[in-house]
Amino acid sequence: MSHRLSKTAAPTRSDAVYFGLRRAIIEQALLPGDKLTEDVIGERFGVSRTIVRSVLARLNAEGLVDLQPNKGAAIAQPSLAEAYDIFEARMCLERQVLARLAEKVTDQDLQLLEQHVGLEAKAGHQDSAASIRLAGEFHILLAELSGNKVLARYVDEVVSRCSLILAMYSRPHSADCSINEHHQIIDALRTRDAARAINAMDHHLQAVTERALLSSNSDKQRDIRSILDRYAS
Amino acid sequence: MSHRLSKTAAPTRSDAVYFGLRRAIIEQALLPGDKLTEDVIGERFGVSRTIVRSVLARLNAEGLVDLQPNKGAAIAQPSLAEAYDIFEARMCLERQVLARLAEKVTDQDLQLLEQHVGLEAKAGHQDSAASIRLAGEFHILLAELSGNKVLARYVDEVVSRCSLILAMYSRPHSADCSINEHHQIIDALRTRDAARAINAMDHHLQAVTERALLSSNSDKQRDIRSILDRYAS
DNA sequence: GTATACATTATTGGATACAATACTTTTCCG
DNA sequence: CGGAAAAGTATTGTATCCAATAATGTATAC
Repeated sequence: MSHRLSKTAAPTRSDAVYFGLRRAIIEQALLPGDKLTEDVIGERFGVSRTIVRSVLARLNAEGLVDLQPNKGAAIAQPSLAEAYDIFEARMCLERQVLARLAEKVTDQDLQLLEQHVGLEAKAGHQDSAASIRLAGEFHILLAELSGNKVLARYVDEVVSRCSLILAMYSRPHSADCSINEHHQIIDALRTRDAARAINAMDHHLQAVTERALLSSNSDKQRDIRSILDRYAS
Repeated sequence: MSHRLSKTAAPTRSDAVYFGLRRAIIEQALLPGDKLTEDVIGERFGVSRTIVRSVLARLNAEGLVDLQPNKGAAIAQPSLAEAYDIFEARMCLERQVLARLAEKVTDQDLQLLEQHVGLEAKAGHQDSAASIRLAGEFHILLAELSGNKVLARYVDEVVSRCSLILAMYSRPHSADCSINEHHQIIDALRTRDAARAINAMDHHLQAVTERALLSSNSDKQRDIRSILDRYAS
């Protein structure tokens, strides 16, 4: 999926914490506003604060956590204005991805995409957490297949941040509609029809955006210890 | 200009090192391939390795430095393939910026842009370092005026990385042509003509891209100590 | 003279310790 | 009681220390 490690670099312990936290955020196990105390995370993942700090800085750079000096880290709470900015950037980036893919997509690529949507269908209603994650990863996979590493990284980022936005402003995720729309995008790519693919993507993202209706989350302090344990494997 | 600190957050010592190094890279005082030893940087900036490490990680995330485990950091040396990816993403992002700006640009914005090109003209041929930096900052300013923080951050990143690309593959920077082309973009925005602005930008970036002809830099180890001193203020 | 094995040095990775700051609770006075 | 000041606690910021790894230099065998 995303963030595959390069061939030479062995996965470091820092990566384990990074991917663990990231997944917890994207699957909405950790919610916007949750406080991320360095000691707590370090303890759960079995590493020192040094590692945790670097991971938090990394997540902060990606916009997933908010980092205030002397106050610590918390899962980011994107405002509606930020949400709009993110959606605009995402639209712009994903269009470019599709334009590029329509030119160079291979049968193998298409097969991979189909396979991924298969996974989404499988997760379906049962595993809500995986369902949310897979829906995002479909877009990340598209970006990676485009072959442009820079676009891929940016798409990865905006898609992740969209998880946050949905967690803040949207009702529970429904898997079915995404799958349908993802199929339409694949179909358009199969015929190398960039315009149709982009159109399908526009409608898809529009649908996602519209699902975002203001609904403030309770902001009482949650204990994230038990949650972290599930992601520290 | 870019990376303005939020109102509440005081500039930390980490920021000082970050902006110092960043400027040294963008002004091409530090060149692609230069080794960045933690001790050396820490000594010059008067901070411990802890700070330096976090800064190097940040610059790595932005693609300005290469960071290999157990081997240390060096100014990134983007390959031609990466250069192409960066230019493609940059084109895509800056088009969106102009599309947005053409709708909402104010007279005050235009004045600010004119003023900036004035600075570029002033730096002119005399201060080559500042000239390079200012040419990039024009684009960053455009992105900031668009009002979309996400786009602004991404533009900032790709523009910075373009400095690296030019350092690797291009002949010395000529200020004049940039200024001329920047004026054309402002003119198009003044008439709210998005299409013409985008066209001007396309030609501008095309010109920059074409100036990038392969020319390997000598890769003997340089002593960066004296260079760092100039940026540690 | 070249190449390989070994010793030495330089540099990074990470944990810990201490200082600085923010947060919480208690105490004291009106 | 209510609120301000103060003491205590929790958490972050940074320097330093030690271990692990890579880079370098040296000697020895062929």
